[in-house]
Amino acid sequence: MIKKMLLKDVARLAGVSEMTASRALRGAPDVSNATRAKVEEIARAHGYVPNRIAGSLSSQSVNLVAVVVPSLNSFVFPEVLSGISSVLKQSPLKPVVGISGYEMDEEEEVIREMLSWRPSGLIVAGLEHSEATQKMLLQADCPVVEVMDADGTPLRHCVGISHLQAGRDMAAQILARGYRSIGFIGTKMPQDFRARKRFDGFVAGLAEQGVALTDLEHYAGDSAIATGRLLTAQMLARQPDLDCIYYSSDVMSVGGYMHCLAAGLSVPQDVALAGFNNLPILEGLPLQLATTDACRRPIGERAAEIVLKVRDSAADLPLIRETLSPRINLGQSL
Amino acid sequence: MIKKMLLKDVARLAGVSEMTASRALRGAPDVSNATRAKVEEIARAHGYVPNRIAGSLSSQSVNLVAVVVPSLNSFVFPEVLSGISSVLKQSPLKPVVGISGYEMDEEEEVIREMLSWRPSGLIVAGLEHSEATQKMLLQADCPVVEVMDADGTPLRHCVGISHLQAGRDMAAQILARGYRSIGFIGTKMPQDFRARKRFDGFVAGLAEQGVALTDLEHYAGDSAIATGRLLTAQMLARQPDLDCIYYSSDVMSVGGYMHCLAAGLSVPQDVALAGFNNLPILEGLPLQLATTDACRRPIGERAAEIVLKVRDSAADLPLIRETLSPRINLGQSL
DNA sequence: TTTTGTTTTGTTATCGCTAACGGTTGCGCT
DNA sequence: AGCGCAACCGTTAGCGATAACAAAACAAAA
Repeated sequence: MIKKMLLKDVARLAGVSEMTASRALRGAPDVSNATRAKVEEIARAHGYVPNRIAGSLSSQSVNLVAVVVPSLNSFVFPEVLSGISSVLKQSPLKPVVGISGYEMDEEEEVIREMLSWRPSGLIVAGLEHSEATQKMLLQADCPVVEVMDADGTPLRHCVGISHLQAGRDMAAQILARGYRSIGFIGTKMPQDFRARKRFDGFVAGLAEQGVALTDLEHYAGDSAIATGRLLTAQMLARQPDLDCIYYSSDVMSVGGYMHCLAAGLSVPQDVALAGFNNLPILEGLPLQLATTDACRRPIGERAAEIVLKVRDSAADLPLIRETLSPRINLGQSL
Repeated sequence: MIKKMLLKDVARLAGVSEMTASRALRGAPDVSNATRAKVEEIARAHGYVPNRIAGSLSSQSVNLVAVVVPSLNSFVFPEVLSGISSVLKQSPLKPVVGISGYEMDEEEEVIREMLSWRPSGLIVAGLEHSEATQKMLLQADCPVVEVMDADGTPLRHCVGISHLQAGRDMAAQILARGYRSIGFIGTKMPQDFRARKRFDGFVAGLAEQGVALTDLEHYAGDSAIATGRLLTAQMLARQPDLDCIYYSSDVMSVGGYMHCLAAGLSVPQDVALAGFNNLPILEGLPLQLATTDACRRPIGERAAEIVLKVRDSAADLPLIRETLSPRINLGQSL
């Protein structure tokens, strides 16, 4: 293998024109079966890999959908991803993932990079973006779907849930069960807007019934079981009378539960726990922890469907805005 | 915004040639500060997003590194990813992830797709590939690094650990602690070659000391705590005398531990447990479970370093093959 | 002023592939 | 034979940027 095989090499070896070879390899019509077979045979034999850069430049179309999420470590976005993939599989489009790291500047850079490849669609988590990003999303000449969140003003299409409402609903459930000395443990706010909204909704929900948070703890960095366990231990040490803790993530509530197991506290008798997301790690625990299902997979699926639909329709479709309803799973910890 | 802004539009508005505008925007030298400022200003004002497809075709270079992993759900690959990202951040290269789903055919397709974008490097998990894939990897005119595994013959560069040895080492540890009635719970073999190697190494390690597996269970699909719990329950029901279980993944061993917690079994007195990977979910549990650290982050870092190094050096470097040594963490469960 | 050297800017020719359209062939029909 | 229609296949002209080279502008040296 001296030099990279080009389409013209394949064409020459097959004794046809470049154009015919191109058509044959793309499965385009107007090629006889004999010719197609010959071209394919030669391409395969020589390990020809088409240059999609050239192809896309020429055809002005890219079979990629950009997906920008804050992180892959959290267990939550892979599931959105898998919803997206499963829907795109019915089309020639493929998802490409970019990581924003919960940073607006990073997000801006990643989105600029993604858009510079002229994808067929862009799916981005969240409604909060830098000004430059907003401009890019508005000007992008491909379908853009903001996902996960419905509290705010989407720039284009949107599929998500109301985190404000999710927090409020969980507050209602907790109050309804008689808990009154309530703590909250969540991510460092400026970074994760959706966690902040849940927090705000939660506090508002408590306030509506005249209850205030007894204690509050924020942490930086990724959510981790160990962090949840540690912060829970600390909070319970500070506030021995606490009867319930709401966490911004299931990963954290599992950590809290681990503390309880280790400290011999019974849940929910000694302390009630509730998390958010309905992550797979909740399944299999000795006790089913309360959580809110964040509709991750459906959100991914809908977003992908919107991309496909908007792309296929010539006319400008009206903007699609969908708010899914998260379901609370009370489990056995409340 | 009627039509997509092109470089020539920016150039026209700035009163310079396309070439100068191109240079200015890329930060290339040979542009006066005044001109550069003007071009940048206009580009920003109009939200110009360069077309990297055209740029890459012309410059014959793509600032992307393809990373192909079996799954993102497993908690193990995100960490490899993050090792890769952290190293690439010092360069203009960016990682792009493709998912092979533990399927060789899918992997072939994903790699073909990736290579068709002519990336600056390709990092792929595992040493086992379809014939067509092998051919592609050998012919690819960019650095190729196979990662995670060192048992076998790499096609090009390689950074990994010996899973065979890891299994063998864990067997030695388990035997050294006096366990003799040992079970194994692992993924469906044909899919996950590394899990199979650990299994083979484990069985061989036991055999060396005249011990045979007492029981064995395979499951299909993703590893999950719930699955680990269920299979553990079943296995212990079948084999009440079992004194130790080795799992192909920490996710599963955590499930096993959850069963023990729920069933009131004490670990390791009633049954000892050991997993693999040293995943973050192990941290924070009431009991530290035995595991083997799979060096995920270092592997990602080294792979990225190799890509950078090989790319920068004009000459053909000799192939780099590195076998990292996984460290067993005995924890408190053996 | 002329010359030389250094910046800065412009021109031309691709990069590898495909859209659009034009041409050829073969066949059935009148 | 002559015509029309399909089915194939080839030619031409880009896609939007950049490499490589050429030219112009400007400054310093002679």
